[in-house]
Amino acid sequence: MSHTSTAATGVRQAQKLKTRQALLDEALTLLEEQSLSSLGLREVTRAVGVAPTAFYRHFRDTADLGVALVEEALGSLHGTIGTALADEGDAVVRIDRTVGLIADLVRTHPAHVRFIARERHGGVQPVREAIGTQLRLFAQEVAAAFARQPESRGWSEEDLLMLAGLYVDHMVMAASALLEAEGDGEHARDVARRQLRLVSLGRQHWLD
Amino acid sequence: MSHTSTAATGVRQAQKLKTRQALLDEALTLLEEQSLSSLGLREVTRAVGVAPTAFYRHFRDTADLGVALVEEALGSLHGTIGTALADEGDAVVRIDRTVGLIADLVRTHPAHVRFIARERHGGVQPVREAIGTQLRLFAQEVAAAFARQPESRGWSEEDLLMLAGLYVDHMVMAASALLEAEGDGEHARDVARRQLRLVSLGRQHWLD
DNA sequence: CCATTCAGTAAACAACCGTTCTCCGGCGAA
DNA sequence: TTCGCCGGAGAACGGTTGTTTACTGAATGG
Repeated sequence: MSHTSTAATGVRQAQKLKTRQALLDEALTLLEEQSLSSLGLREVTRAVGVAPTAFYRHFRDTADLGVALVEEALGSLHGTIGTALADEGDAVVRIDRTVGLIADLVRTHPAHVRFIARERHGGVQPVREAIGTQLRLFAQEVAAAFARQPESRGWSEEDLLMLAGLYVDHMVMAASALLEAEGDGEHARDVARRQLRLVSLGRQHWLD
Repeated sequence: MSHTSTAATGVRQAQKLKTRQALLDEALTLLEEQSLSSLGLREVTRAVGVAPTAFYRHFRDTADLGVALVEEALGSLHGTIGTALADEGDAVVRIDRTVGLIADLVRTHPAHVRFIARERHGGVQPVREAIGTQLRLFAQEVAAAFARQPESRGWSEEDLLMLAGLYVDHMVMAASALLEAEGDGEHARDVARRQLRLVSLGRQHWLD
């Protein structure tokens, strides 16, 4: 009874992953009120309730932890965007769906969103690069989704990437604006929708 | 010979302003490789070559210094944008002029640009708010400049602000992209131009 | 000329930091 | 059952941090 599918239970490894996750969680909480470059190793372990030296069993330093946080925040998001932009619905419906997706993300994972917006231009180089790589990958996915739409007939690949970059940038901007907005952020959502609609209009008349 | 115009020489106050400026300059240099929330008071005074306690003669803490840096970076920029967007030239010329203005700003004041992009969503609340206020003010100026253009006939004030926000956001984005770009950043400038051109196209067809 | 203001100095404070080294004790495999 | 592995604990290190208190000496204004 110890060969469920791929690997054994691993009581040892399970506990290790549990502490690692606790470190990531507490770090993310602490990062709501400061930047990564000022986050202390001891600060995190104290919040978890573990010895400072235990930190080294999981991460080299706080920058390394930051890179892991980037993957946690953006890694599990890759299919989602294509789904919102793909097939069914006209332009307006797709935009509403996209903004709704962003609003959901902000509501369910506010700390992750704040972390990405904050560290995208932050003071820790490896984390900046990790976020840049992930967002560039997102832009490529968005461009691929655009390429499958009939509105993109005649578009060069360069222009598609340019448009996708515009989209990704403003999705991050809209998410950050929704974070700062008090209340339900209805006005912020409305502004984001109109901005995307304006971009969509520009897209329709690009080939003139 | 001591009544030139408004105030006396002020050897005393002149020296004070000189050290204050040195503190701001060295802080800005140190902030190229870290965020404000990790910038230490002693770190700055050491770089200037002054006692740590002298810091308190000019700023309450590093956050206060950060707010002063915001004003230094964005305060002396208010007329410039309206000039680039105003009167003469068609849409394409205005866009080229705007991107050129951003490129000049990045070339002449790279540290200021980096600071604004980094701390806009950074971990220090008063600085975040100061940047937010300044950028909102910029958006209002841009909206006012747009309102003076014939293309804006029939636009609501809300929509003008929405468009101006889109512009300001992407000017910051373009500036940051130019910073990260190696070489002369010709590709980054080209992308910024095409993105603004697409937004401009959407603007022309907004009232349909 | 003399009293006052005040930018900058010097020393000391407790608190905190990242990192190293040594040790413990339970899990995992033979 | 035995033995090696390894996640975590504990203590100690040299160094840095923000802040306070008391002091100096030159520019200032009557």
